[in-house]
Amino acid sequence: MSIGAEDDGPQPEEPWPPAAIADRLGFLLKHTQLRFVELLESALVPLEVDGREFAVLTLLAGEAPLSQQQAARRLRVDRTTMVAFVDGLESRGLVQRRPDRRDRRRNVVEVTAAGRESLRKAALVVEDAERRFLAPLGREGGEQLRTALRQLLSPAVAEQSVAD
Amino acid sequence: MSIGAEDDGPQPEEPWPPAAIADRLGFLLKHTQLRFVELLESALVPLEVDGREFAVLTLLAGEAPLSQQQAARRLRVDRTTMVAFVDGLESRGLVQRRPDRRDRRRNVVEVTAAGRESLRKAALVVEDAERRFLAPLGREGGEQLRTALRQLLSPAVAEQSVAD
DNA sequence: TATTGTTATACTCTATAACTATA
DNA sequence: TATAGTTATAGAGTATAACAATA
Repeated sequence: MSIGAEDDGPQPEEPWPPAAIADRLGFLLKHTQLRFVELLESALVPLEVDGREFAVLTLLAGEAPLSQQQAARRLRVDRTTMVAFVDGLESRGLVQRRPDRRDRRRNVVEVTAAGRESLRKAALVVEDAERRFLAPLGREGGEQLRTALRQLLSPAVAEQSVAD
Repeated sequence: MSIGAEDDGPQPEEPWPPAAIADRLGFLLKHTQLRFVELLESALVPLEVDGREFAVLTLLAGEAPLSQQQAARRLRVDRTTMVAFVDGLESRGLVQRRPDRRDRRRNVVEVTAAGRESLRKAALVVEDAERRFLAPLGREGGEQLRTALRQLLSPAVAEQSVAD
């Protein structure tokens, strides 16, 4: 623990975020996302679902019945990934596969009563985590951030950015 | 491609982002980050470095000489990950390991002249990518977003959030 | 011939454990 | 005894390829 014969002087204290990259958008987005996920997952530990499962449940409960691939496309995950999500949720009785009568290749995935109850509880935890995370920005700042991110994600923007 | 005997009616067009989760902060942060990384990496393809190497070079060039572990801690990556980064950059002559005279366990990692030149070119590409990505928010909106993200990442906030 | 769900497989990124040389 | 760098290894998370059932 002691310092050698030649002292380096006071340590520069490892500033964080490092000044040289603290303004790079990639760095800011990556670490903001990482930090929020940590906060969210630790808040969800006592519950039955994690953050990604919460998103799946929210999507499946919120719209007209969806097939696995429809859900996968809307969450921007691979269909093989969706198989694993539905496997996990179904094994805990939170969703149920039902063959689509009109197209028997498809499974319609329905959220069960237990699933809706888990979702309801998780939503409270998620909303609280978001509130705490955004608190430093004030109420207005938090909403501005959400609006800005939604703008960046809107499809029109996507086409335009890629097209350039 | 044709539709079966029983028509489902007009497809609901797979709205994106899906309304049910379009306001969830985790979803917004994740997909904004993903989309920016895609834009950035495709812009960096013609260059000698990718986005993560750009961050390493920027950090190493911007501050007093750093050891591998100091760099790793500041970028929040594992020291074993930093070994791989330095291996890759050194094999292309962009950085150079030099044993620290005062503590011979350490490698000081120096950016070479070639590394600084690659960094200079990459910085132009990165800044242009950021500008294009943030364009939909206007000049002021882009700066507001950066400021908000910086606020969420500042250490004081971290302690406070975790402590709650 | 194309699509849905599925499985097996591979690849990337990151983290853990153990080793060496230095302190 | 502890730390810096390294290697080998294992674990997420995700994507690709191939297959059966259905359209």
